Amino acid sequence: MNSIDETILQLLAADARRALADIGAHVGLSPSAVNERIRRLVARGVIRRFTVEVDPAALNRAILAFVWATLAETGDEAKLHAQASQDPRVIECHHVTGEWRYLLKVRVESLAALEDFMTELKAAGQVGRSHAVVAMSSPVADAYVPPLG
Amino acid sequence: MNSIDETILQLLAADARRALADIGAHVGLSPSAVNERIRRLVARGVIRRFTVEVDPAALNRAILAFVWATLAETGDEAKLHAQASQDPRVIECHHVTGEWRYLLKVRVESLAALEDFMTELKAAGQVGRSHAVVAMSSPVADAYVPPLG
DNA sequence: TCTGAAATCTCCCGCGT
DNA sequence: ACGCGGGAGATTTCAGA
Repeated sequence: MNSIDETILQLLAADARRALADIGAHVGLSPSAVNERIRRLVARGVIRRFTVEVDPAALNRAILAFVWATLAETGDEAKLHAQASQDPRVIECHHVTGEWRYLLKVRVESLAALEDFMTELKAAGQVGRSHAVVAMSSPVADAYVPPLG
Repeated sequence: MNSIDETILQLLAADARRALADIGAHVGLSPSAVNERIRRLVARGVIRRFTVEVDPAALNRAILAFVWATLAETGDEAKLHAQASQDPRVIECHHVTGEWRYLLKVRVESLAALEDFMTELKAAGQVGRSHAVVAMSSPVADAYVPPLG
């Protein structure tokens, strides 16, 4: 894991379809050497997957919201985790420090859909109190590049 | 933007290196037709980019935190945006509704580094009050697939 | 959107450092 | 361990319809 690997990661993060020869020209290696490094990065789990970044608006997910939640008195953490991971509206679910136990990042079509989500969340019985914060704009949407710093 | 495109997006999101012929077999199209659809998805901005998902721990970014902040009395929104977008520790920055004006998603090496970040954030002068919440675990780390629902 | 050919790329192997 | 070069095989990409 040296600076060559970091440069390769940056180049792939910016455009994962770059040719090995092209990457090699940037880092001073042959295509096969670059290929071997990428293979090892995948094998070690440094690269989790090759993927595409999709515009949420194109998928009818224009509304981004963060939902704070506490576990209900009778709530089951495992059930909440299962519920969150199966709900396509839940992009992230974190168990956090502080007054609120959980923070969920959700993407929905509209504010009405957010209301439905909140209602369903409570109805499922694992969550106690909850509270949604809506993102109006996102100056930094997703800093994808792993910078050298 | 029909169900074929959605299937293509799902397949690419799960593995962006899948061969066009392989995708074609799933959606009932020839490789060149799949290629043409992907090209259009990119041209329309539905696919923002082809990228890799990197393990934060491998990059010395084991700590994930959410930082809530208000704008300082004398704070400048544009300056805060610029600061956030240039700081490699800031993964996301959202302008949100509610008591707190901003929500930042931050990745740092350690809790000490988080403390440094908070100090620097305030020292820059754009932020008034701020408050960090640390993620202890993430039952749903990143739901990458755009599901049909 | 398909077929088919051409250009390009990836991937694997042996060899050298 | 790491990298290089060659070549086979697969893949993308372009034409024409």
